[in-house]
Amino acid sequence: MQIEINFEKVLGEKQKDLTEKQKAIIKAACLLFAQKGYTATSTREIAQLAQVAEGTIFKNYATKDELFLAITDLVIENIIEPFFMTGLEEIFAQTYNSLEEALQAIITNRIQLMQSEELPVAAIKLVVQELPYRPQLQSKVAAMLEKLPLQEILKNLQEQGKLIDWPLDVMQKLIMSSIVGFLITKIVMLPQFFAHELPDYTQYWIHFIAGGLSKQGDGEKCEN
Amino acid sequence: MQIEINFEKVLGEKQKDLTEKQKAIIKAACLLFAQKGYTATSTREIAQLAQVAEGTIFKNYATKDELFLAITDLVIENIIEPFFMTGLEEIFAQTYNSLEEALQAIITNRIQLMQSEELPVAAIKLVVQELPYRPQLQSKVAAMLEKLPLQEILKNLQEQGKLIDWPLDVMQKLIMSSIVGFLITKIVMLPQFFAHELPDYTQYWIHFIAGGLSKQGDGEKCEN
DNA sequence: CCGTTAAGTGAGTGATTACTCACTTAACAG
DNA sequence: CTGTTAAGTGAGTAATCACTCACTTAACGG
Repeated sequence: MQIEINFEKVLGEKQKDLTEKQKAIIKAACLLFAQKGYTATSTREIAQLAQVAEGTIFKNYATKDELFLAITDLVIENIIEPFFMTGLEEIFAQTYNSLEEALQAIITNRIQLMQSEELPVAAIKLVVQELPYRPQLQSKVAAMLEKLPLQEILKNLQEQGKLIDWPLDVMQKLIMSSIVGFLITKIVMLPQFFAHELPDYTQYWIHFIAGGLSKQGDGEKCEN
Repeated sequence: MQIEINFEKVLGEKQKDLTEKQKAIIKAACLLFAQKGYTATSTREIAQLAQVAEGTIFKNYATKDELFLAITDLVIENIIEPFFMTGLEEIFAQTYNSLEEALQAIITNRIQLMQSEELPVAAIKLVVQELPYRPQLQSKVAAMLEKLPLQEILKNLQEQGKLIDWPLDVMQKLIMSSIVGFLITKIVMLPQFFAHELPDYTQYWIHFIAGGLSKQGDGEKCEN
């Protein structure tokens, strides 16, 4: 799992407001936080990698924590949220014949994004790795996932009778936790568990999420 | 997500070979590693919580890293592996009519385990949180997941025509990554995302994994 | 040419870090 | 009573940590 960064994307609109040294600090901090984690990277290391004096970091960020939080805000806003959101309206505008067709459109789009150098994997790593220790960060990410307009697509399919008759929020959580769990496991936790991954492995995965494995997956309701 | 520990289970068979102080060190280290992460917890803190001199730690472990690795070995062997393995033979011995029935048996069993105080959540957290920084730990966990005899159950079901005709290793990986991803997200990453979880939410989840959401999930093969 | 302001510098500071070592204590065999 | 061994101690150490501050540099308006 190589560490590469597409920084224009991480910085977003702030790109113009920052000096070259400020951008270098953010870039270096991103790389090191992703590689070694927050506590294990020192401000001295960041300064060295960015070719900047250590004091320069603290001219803009009062503490190391403030620097980290500034970076996570950038990553969530410019990387993670767009990753889930882009193209969702276009997909919503269309009418799909099945959940599988809809997910096919959504997920293959994202797989391509991941395989291209567009998506800064390090940026995602950096955020995910710190999630366990930062409830506020957890809330931010959870809120982002909950506001995705997936429910509207599901409702649409449900009204057409193409979808099982479960509560919309339950289905959204099932799908999102499945996708997020898969991504976290693959990118951050156990990359080599998916090392010998076929190109069409994702096809299996989409079908797995959309249609399940069971041959008699005939959509009977869930008894409880 | 409260932190509780069932220590007889973590220590396993080594319980007898260790003095009270040695056990206290492992217990304190577990709690602090889980709460704050490896780098953020100092040996001084561990000694204080264990009510032990700092030097006592280094009588048994040459370095802080050695202590951590000893603990992860204990957790993987005595907690994580049993979590996936226990009762799997009994389940394998029976013949299930569907994947859903098999998963129902396996997963409800584990949910009960999690809800009881039997499963030391902190022990799992401690390992998962360090996974991103330790490739060797990743390999250990991945190897453990791959050697699970899930494929035999799947083969059994496939021969009965109850299961879609995909490669066994692909299905094992799909199921395992789904379960592991779900657990990691729920326990370590985004606990509040699943905060208002119904008791029967797991029923939806089992059906989701086994049968999918699609009403026409009729088991057509995956084209690629 | 001067005055102001913002960006950047790097030696320095006190606190904290993982780890050491000379030492005490206690149990037990001969 | 003596000698040996293992368990445990805690003051001490060099290194590293996040952060500070007096300072330089450069750009720009009047």
